[in-house]
Amino acid sequence: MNIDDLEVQQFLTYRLARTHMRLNAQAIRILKRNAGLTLTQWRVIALLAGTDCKNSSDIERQIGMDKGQLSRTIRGLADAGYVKFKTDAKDHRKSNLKLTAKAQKIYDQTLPLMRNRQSSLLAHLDETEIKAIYSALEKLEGAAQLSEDEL
Amino acid sequence: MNIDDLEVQQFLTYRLARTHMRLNAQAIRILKRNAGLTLTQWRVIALLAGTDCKNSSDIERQIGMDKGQLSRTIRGLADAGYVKFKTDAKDHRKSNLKLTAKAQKIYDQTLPLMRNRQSSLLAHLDETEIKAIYSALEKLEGAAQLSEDEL
DNA sequence: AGAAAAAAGTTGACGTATCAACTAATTTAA
DNA sequence: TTAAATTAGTTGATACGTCAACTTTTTTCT
Repeated sequence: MNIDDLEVQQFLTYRLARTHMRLNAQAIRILKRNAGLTLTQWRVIALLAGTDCKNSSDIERQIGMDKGQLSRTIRGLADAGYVKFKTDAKDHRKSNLKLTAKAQKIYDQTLPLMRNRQSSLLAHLDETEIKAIYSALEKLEGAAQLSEDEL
Repeated sequence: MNIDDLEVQQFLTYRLARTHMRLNAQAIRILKRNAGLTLTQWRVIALLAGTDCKNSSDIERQIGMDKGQLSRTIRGLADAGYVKFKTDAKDHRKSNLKLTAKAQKIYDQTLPLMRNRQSSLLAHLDETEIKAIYSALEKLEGAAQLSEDEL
């Protein structure tokens, strides 16, 4: 492989970024139109509905989302009437979260849409591409973690 | 391809996001420490220094970056003394961009660092993986642009 | 030539994401 | 048991990315 080719590399990492963003944009579009939710809002609702996550820290651990963003997202959901929270009786630092009926309903409505989207995305890739992209991502990720001194 | 496997898909987009994030984080770290530049600033400087891009639209075409963000990035670079621009004599819509000596110097200093990083990243991938990842990204990006009704 | 379309850039609004500083509550360990 | 460390959550700053509306200039088309 021609590692002198700056263009190729720039293009690859930028393309990676752009593909990621476009996938996000598509999800955002669907959610906005069908549910009036942002992607992060939907993610949080999905985690509260579909996993045993009970509070902010559970979610943080589950998907590695930033605490700060999580805090703001949850406040937004509460303001919009999707989530109620009350302080945990045993641990006063924790806030137990609960989806409202409104949130459950909208989740049940949008879940099929999101599932369809995901199937549709994957249907475009063949076996070879799947394997190669996994392998490539893994290697890139590994290399990305090298410290500057190791480069 | 097994499109019933939702987990795989989730994992793929998640991995895509994470790899992207890690690659960015690494580049940002290097640039911040060594040049005091943001990633987008460096990208623009690199394109002006290393390609025949002359103005905002050239850059936009080259890497598909958003016009708005580009405009702000260039203003930032100009304010920081990295770029000068003057209106094209023949086409008054265009602004011809020129790197200052300061920008050239910092570019020359950081290019080797970025090249090393890039070599280190790409050295892990073989021809097949490169091709597959491009192909997969292209298809995913294409699928991401489908309207909701087409899903 | 004159109207309509397209291109270059700017700006505003919003969403996404990270980092860091901070308060308050709980756990740990001396 | 009290001091130190950890954990839960909030808030502010900054970067990054998209979309859309807008102005100005140039091109295209009739």
